[in-house]
Amino acid sequence: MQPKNPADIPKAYNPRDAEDKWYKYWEEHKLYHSEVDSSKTPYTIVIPPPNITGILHIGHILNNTLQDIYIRYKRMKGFNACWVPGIDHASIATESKVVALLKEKGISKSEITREEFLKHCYEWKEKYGGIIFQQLRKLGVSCDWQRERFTMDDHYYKKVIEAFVQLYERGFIYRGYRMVNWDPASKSAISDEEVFYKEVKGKLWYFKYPVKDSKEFVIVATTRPETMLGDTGVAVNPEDERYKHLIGKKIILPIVGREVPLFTDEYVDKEFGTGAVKVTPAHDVNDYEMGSRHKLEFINIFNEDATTNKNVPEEFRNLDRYEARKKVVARFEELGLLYKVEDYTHKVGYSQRGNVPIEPYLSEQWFMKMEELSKPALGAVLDEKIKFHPEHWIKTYEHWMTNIRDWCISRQLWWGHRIPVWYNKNSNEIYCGLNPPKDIDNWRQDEDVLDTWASSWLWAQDVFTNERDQNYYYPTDLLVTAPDIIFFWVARMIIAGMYFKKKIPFKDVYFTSTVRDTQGRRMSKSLGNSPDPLDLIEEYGADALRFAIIYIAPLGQDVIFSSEKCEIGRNFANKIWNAGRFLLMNLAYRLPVRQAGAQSIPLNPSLKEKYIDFTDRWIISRFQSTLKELNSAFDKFEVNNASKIVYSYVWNDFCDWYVELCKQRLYSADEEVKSAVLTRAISLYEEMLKLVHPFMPFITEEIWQLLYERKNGESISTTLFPEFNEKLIDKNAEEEILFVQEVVTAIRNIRGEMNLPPSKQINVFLKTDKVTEERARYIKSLVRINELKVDIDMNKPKASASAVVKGCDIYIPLEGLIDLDVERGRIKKELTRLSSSLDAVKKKLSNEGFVTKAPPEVLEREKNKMNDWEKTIEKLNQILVDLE
RNA sequence: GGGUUCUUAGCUCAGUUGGUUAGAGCGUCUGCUUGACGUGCAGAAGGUCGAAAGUUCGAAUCUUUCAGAACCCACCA
Repeated sequence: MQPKNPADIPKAYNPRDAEDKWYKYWEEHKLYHSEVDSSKTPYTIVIPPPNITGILHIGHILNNTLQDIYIRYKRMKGFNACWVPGIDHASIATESKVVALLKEKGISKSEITREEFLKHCYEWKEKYGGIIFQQLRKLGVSCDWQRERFTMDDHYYKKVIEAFVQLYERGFIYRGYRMVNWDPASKSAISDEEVFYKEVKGKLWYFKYPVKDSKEFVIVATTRPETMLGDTGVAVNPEDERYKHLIGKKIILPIVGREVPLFTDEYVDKEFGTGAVKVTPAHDVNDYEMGSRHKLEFINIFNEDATTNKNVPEEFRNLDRYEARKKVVARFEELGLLYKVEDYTHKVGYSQRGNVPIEPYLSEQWFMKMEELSKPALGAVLDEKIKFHPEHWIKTYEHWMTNIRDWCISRQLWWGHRIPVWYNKNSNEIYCGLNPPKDIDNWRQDEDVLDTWASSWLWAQDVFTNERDQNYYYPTDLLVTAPDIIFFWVARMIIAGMYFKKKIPFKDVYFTSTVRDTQGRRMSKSLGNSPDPLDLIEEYGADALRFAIIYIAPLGQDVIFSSEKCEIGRNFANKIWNAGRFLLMNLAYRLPVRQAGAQSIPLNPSLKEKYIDFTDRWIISRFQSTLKELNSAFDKFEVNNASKIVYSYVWNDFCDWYVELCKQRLYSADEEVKSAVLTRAISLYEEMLKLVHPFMPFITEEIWQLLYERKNGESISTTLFPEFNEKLIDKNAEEEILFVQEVVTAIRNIRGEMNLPPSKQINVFLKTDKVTEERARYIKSLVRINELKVDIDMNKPKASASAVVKGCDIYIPLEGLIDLDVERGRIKKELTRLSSSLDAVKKKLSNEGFVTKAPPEVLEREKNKMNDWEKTIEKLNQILVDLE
């Protein structure tokens, strides 16, 4: 890299110049490619694979920034960092998109063969599957692109099938005719987890069912009138006196004319509705249970698309379920059997993908027995072999795992991993295996594919395609994911890891926050409240976006995001940029001779030790404390806190104080001092950049490359993170600076409140023996004053403003400038504040209980406080008297 | 119905095992063309920590009750 002429460094950081350039550089030099290296400890993350239908949204930004921060941090800590990217075929989501696309072209899925359809799917994948990774590159993610995987890669496909075969052979997978959640849109079963419940304003219809051989009616209430066409019974509670005389009698089902029994079941709630329930065993989960208990007939009245089938009276056939509903209600009305209709709000299960109400539906499906499989997986989390962050998700996980039900893993779709089961055409024989049976002509393969999650549950283990890699990188270290897929994915990956590998799949799981808009609503496409991350990157820069979202995203809580929040990051980037710019502008050897003015200073590391003072020791000490806090925050997965630690060090310590303190010496006459100060400042700045780098990779790389001559292929991202060194913590220097800061702030405060602009020359007198000449020089340069006089024996000059800091009296003579009323007001205000504090501490110290029970150091501290304040109050009172 | 989380400055949030005068960012007000930065600098205002009771020498922090918000799970026809 050619060093840049500092005169050319723009006043504001321009992300567009830096970002694409450095990403290309990193990728070209394969800086983030990892190979097995037994001399290094691996640190592995597998990306939650985005759907091939997915495009980048704000949630991805949070999730991937977090992963990148950890992978960059660990890489710099000397680990063999490996972040495996990849993509999920997303069976049902992709299939429904492809079906829709084909429909636009006038092609119906039912008209084409399975092979043709899959061809369209692969075309889709080629076209759209890579987009999200191009977008993620904009964010600066340091993935190992040589390891990019896809859940339908040959290797991965085989592993998914192997897992099925193994579980089948060991009896964990079975086929059964069961009631499942049926999605009429995709005409497939879905798992319980893919159903979400929406509150719907509906009606409750009350129907009169005639009792056979009687003039009585039994009134039943229902939210789904059309299902009455499949009713095969009416149930009441055995304790219900109202119906006791009718038990055992038959009901004549209106419209249909079927005779169905009236029976009793504990399930029925006497209090709800009329206390009588129509029972449709084939179309309701609870009715299914009752139907089984009482051996009722199961009549399926729907086709796969939830239209009515041949099992209903002819005039009701081939109707959409809502059409059928209207017609049934109308008929009841005609028959005079509609008792009443009430408004009723209830929850209806919807399919996550199709967004249509699901239908409880009886069909032949494949299931996985979960109870036994889930036990080791629950143990791994309860024993903290796998740690959740935040921890409270353990309870949610435990609840699900202990109430786990069998998993419906078959889907009536084509896009995905086809179930490796063949049925003999000539017998009842079933074959399950990795390879098709040899006499394939005699066999017919199961048409179904596996639930997407029954493939991605192997992600953590099978993205590694050979033994050597797997043994080295697995178990992975960290999984960063959204809590809404804790059951879908996290739990099942743990189950798979514990079962197939006998090892946990990852050590830590970080559950990200939900990103919401300023009104607290979830970011969503349909609401249009989700800013496009690419626009944000364009406007503010990737670093700004990364930093901002981390800065506002506390562990375990929702994030309230809006575009303007990126200003935090942009301003921070600019601050870092300008601190670097300032240092570079002082650097001589980069400047052409004609521009090398009085401020140009050569670097000379050998002088650093010779010229070191308390300000240097202070910033070095602060850097070390920052480093310690930062490491600890990372260890605890408090990334948001980590960002604040870095932010405050850079802005408050380094820029606001250290750079300002350095100016005094940088503008001095001594060339050696200047050289020493700049050399140190630049080296501290470089170390600081490393702390920032995991959060803001682009800007830190850009400036790092400008600081010194760098070789081609060198990068800040592959340098070592600073090591914490306890010995460099310097409490004395910190106390000295604190004193200087307080004096400076007190003087500035007086200036502000007395309305004295910096252009107005003032003098400051300090009555103290605590201010050495060295300190005085710094104080003077920081408050821009004319003369600073220090003397323990001085008298307060007349007509001056005053303050007291740690026993040091500060006087600012303001003959002719001072408004004595304002000054008295200031002092009185300070006195009031201090007196109330003093009263509180005195009260504490006169409390017998406190004095005897409080720990000695607390007692000591309170006593010191009291003494300090008493002295200060005394001095301020004297000052007040002098002002009269 | 069961569970989880939250309630601290106008807004968004920190606040470790109870112990300095409860902090930060944004916003607000005042001043500033200070040889890095106005995407900046300096200063200031602003909070009875959701309510009540309790434990304690001491509570934003622990306990209980109550009020409110969000989310997850189950689910009544």
